[in-house]
Amino acid sequence: MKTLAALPKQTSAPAKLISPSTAARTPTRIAPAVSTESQFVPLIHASKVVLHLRQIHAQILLQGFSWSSLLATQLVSASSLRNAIDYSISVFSQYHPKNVFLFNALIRGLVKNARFEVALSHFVLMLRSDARPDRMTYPFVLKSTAQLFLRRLAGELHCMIFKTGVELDSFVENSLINGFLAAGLLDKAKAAFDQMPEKNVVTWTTMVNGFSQNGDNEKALSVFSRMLEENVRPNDFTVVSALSACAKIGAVEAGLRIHKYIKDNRFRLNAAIGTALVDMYAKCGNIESASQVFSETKERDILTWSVMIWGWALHGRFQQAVQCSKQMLRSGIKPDEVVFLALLTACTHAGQVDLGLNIFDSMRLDYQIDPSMKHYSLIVDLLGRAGRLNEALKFIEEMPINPDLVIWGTLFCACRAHKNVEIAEFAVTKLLELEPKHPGSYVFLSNAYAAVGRWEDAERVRSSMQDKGVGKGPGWSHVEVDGQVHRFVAGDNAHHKDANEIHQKLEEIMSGARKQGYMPGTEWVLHNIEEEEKEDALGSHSEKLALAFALIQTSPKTAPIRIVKNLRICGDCHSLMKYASIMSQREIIVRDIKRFHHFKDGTCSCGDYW
DNA sequence: GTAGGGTTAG
Repeated sequence: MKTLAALPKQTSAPAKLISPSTAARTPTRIAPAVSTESQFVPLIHASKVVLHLRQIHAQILLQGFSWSSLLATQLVSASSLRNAIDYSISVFSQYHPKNVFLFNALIRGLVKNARFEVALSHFVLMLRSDARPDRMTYPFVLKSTAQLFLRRLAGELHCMIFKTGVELDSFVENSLINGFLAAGLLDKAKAAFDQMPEKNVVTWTTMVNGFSQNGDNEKALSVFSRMLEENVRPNDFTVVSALSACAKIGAVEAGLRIHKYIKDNRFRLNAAIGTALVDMYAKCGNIESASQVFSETKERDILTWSVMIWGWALHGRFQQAVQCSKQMLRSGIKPDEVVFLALLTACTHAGQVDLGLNIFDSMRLDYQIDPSMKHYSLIVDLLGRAGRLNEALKFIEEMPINPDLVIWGTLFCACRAHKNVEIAEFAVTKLLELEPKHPGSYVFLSNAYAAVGRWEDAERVRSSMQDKGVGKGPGWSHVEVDGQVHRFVAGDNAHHKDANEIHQKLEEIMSGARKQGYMPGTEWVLHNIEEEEKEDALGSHSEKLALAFALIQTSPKTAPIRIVKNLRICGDCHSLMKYASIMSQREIIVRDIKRFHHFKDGTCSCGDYW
């Protein structure tokens, strides 16, 4: 065994600026004898744990090598990759002067450890120092701005790169595009993309993903198609992004094509691709295919399980959701907070109150997961729907975090459904207290005012909502016909080329339904938050337009009609869909913001409980 | 003369 005594004598100037207290206490025998500083580099690379790095650090000092920026950089880099970012920062702060390598190593390490603000603050330090950022610096800085959605900074970095003449390589350019997309600067992203001479697979993937993140999933899918036309080979990242775009808008035909592409091109069904496929099928209403792909996916991580459990929950398949989570436990994966959200959602939709409460307790006691506001609001919903309002109130009062507007709103809706004026009024008072802090939740508040007869206040809230432009946005529905996604907006089909025909068809459906007992009207539902505006003629709700369009465009014996809606389906549309499923003898699948409704032979899979 | 890199799913 080599010891320090066997190592060569000091040959260079003593170490500077390292305090021994930061080095390990027993710096013996870690490394073989070395005679030059560069020989430490492979030792640093080979170190598996931070303790070894600390020992090497100490040995460098004891041997009296000049403490070079090379070694400092290597230590910063190696420790940041071994989850010891605080040690990286301490090494960084001890070495002077700091050059571009050292800054880059630290910024990279901070980004890898998701410390984006700190990364940016070190970038600012860098600008104030003598070290000039180079083409290695910008990708990480841009990643930080992207993660933090910093709009202005993305533009400023763009200018800085041009002003300082940093070499533009594909890494810098792709990062710039991603920075623009993350900041919502679609035009800038598109301009940068269009003028890029050599777009690689990452460039294309960034665009697909970026459009999808910005809610323009149709555009994301068209970019993906263009990429194939230009013979750029997608990689795993690309197909996952494209599948995610399909999932968001329920584009099952596009999703099927991508699945076929994956099979034809022999992509390995790894956890990422398997998960994306399961998610796509589940969110497109095809839960059986989701389940099929899930069983074919042998490599599963927690995301794979959680999208499957979510899928069952969304489709109201409570038993399978529970089954699936048990199977997950048996396979040795511990549930996280999202899995619990999925399970609690499944309980809520199935009216399984006591089981839901047990699951909630188990989450805290058996898995040490602190419930988030979302978990709490699911429990309030669970109790509230079942009419256990006093329990719900008690539960809220005992919550360890301050209940937000959603919590009180959920309680309020439950009270209204179960006609408990007393607790409803209490919930409204709480909503009022919270009003100034929640500019985004005016609809809720306005409903609350209306419910207690304060019409002027209701109107005031509604108009201030319009002034501030924080409206919930128009309700829309999608329906896919022959792989094309068609979007309908509530009360506005005038611009559609088939407007007359759609209107006629809708009339036909409604009069047919009336003969069978359909009563137009705002049927009572538990939650009418985010329903489309009542004052819109019911006949023009976007899902009805989509239904009429799909009935015109597709032949009777084909696949189910799948409609995706951005808000909750209203009671009237829900009722009409049931009649429409009888008259057309078609299966109609509606995905609203909360769950799936499978209408068949006059009934809905949600059992009218939603 | 110079160590180091960008995109994905609930």
